[in-house]
Amino acid sequence: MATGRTHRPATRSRGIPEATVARLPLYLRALTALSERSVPTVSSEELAAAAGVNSAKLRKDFSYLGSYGTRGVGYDVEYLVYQISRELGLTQDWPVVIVGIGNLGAALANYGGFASRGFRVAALIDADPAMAGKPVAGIPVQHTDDLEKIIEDNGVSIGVIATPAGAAQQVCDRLVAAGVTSILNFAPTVLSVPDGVDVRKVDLSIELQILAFHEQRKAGEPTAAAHGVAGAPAAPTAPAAAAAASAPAAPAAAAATPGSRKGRPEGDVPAVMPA
Amino acid sequence: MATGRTHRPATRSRGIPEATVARLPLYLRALTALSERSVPTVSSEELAAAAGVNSAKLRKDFSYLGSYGTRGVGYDVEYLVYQISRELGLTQDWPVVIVGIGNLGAALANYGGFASRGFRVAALIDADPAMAGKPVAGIPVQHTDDLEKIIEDNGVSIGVIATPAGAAQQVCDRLVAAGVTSILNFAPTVLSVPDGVDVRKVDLSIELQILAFHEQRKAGEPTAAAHGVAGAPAAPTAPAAAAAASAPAAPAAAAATPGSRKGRPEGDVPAVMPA
DNA sequence: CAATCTTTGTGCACACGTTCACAAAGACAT
DNA sequence: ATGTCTTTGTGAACGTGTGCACAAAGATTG
Repeated sequence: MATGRTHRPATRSRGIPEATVARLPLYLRALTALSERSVPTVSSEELAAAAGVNSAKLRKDFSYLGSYGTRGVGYDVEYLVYQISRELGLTQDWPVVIVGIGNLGAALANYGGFASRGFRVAALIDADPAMAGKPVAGIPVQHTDDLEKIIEDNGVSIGVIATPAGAAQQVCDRLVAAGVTSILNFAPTVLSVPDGVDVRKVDLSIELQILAFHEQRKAGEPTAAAHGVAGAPAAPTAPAAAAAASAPAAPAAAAATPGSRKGRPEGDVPAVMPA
Repeated sequence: MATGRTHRPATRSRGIPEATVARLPLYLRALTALSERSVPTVSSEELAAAAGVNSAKLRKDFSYLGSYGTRGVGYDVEYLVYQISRELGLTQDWPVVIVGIGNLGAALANYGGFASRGFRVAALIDADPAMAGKPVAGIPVQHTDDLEKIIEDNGVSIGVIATPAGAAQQVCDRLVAAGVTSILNFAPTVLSVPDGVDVRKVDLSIELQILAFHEQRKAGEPTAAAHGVAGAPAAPTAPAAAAAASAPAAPAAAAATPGSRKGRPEGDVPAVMPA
């Protein structure tokens, strides 16, 4: 089962650490801003502040690219912009297809930062025949039937999936079969891909849940209240006991809003049931 | 400079590792799917496959929550759904505001996975007076002027920023001042926040650039061609030399599309200039 | 040309995350 | 009840990422 390629074979040759690669775009953005203000050089300290990272980390990151700085001075902005762009492969043109032109897909198609910096929306694809031909962000939507042809004709190697979760795996399979080797997945599903295909996922729901975790922790710490078995149901130690009641837990009321910082009229919350 | 809280003070008490927290939503999703199919129990192996992770990792992750499994059998699905939900704070109701109702903001407001599982869109906020009152996803858009009042009245502690980059920091400051302590940022900027405020960022452009890096690497490895100083300009070792030409490098043509796997008519690519 | 000052590049130690591999727990059959 | 079989929970080894602290490089000044 080749699910998502977990283990990377330790980036070969002059491998740049994954964590560094993930930060390069951040540096590049900060550098581009400096470049536009015609700032000639920048120190690791300044650039690090602009990118929101530690300066030692930044210097180490750059050291993987080579020694592009000048001691006592800093880094040449323009030169560094070029080096990072080259390292990230942004001096090439990357045609991208977006599959699934719903609200999100349309938003992505319109997103400016998308088109800049080497990426070009080569095609918009949707399964709805009614969408076909309708222009979104100035680009006519094409039907899924032509997916393979579109990929090949445009030499697309990066695909963006913005379909509902149910369709994602199928779309993914077709993209991969047609030659796409990098996928940016916005659908809330785990995609299975063969070796050699990269998948990155963007999941709003997951991000929110992570925030909620920390938020709960923050709220629980000061008062040290919500620990232990907060009045909840479910047998203390025996998990199998849950089989008794088919509706196990969650209820106990999708209770009070946590951040009751400022006095808030109680009961005005529609209490949305989770799932 | 409190930029993004880099060092966490080592998650206190019975701290759950950050990496584990980030995976819990993934497990929860897989478990919910099983629950809907009325599957009573699941083994770490099966669940790991569904979530796209290593089974040992999953077991270790669960071990931080306590011992909820039964050896020789596996985990009780319903019970685990509840435990994870509780740990993530999803048994509470989290009102969320979305600021910036452009294409992306509207897409987020309409996003289904957003509303489910404890999160509730409490308000949509935009700076454009023309938007005020106009309903998006059934919720009337309110003006930025009322931001503080909206936050307080609804007890909002989680804010989503979907504004243009230029407005993001300002909006962030106001959200934080009004009491928001968790921010999900879609604007391509580094946000500065005081201690105690969590920021998570979702950046399409960065994700694409990371994919491009790997894509380039894939393309460069087989032929072992594009290494070294690929015909580029710029002085070999002296960075300062770049000061000579104000337009340093990038040119050399925003050249040929990389994935020329299948023979593709050359020159049909509009050659988008990066910056 | 020597002294001083700034800032890079990196060795080292430590923290965090991942994976292996296996003992122990429990289910289940006989 | 005893033995076998499955699957968890975790100790330990390893790999990756982070941050300190400092030597060495080069600019700059007198």
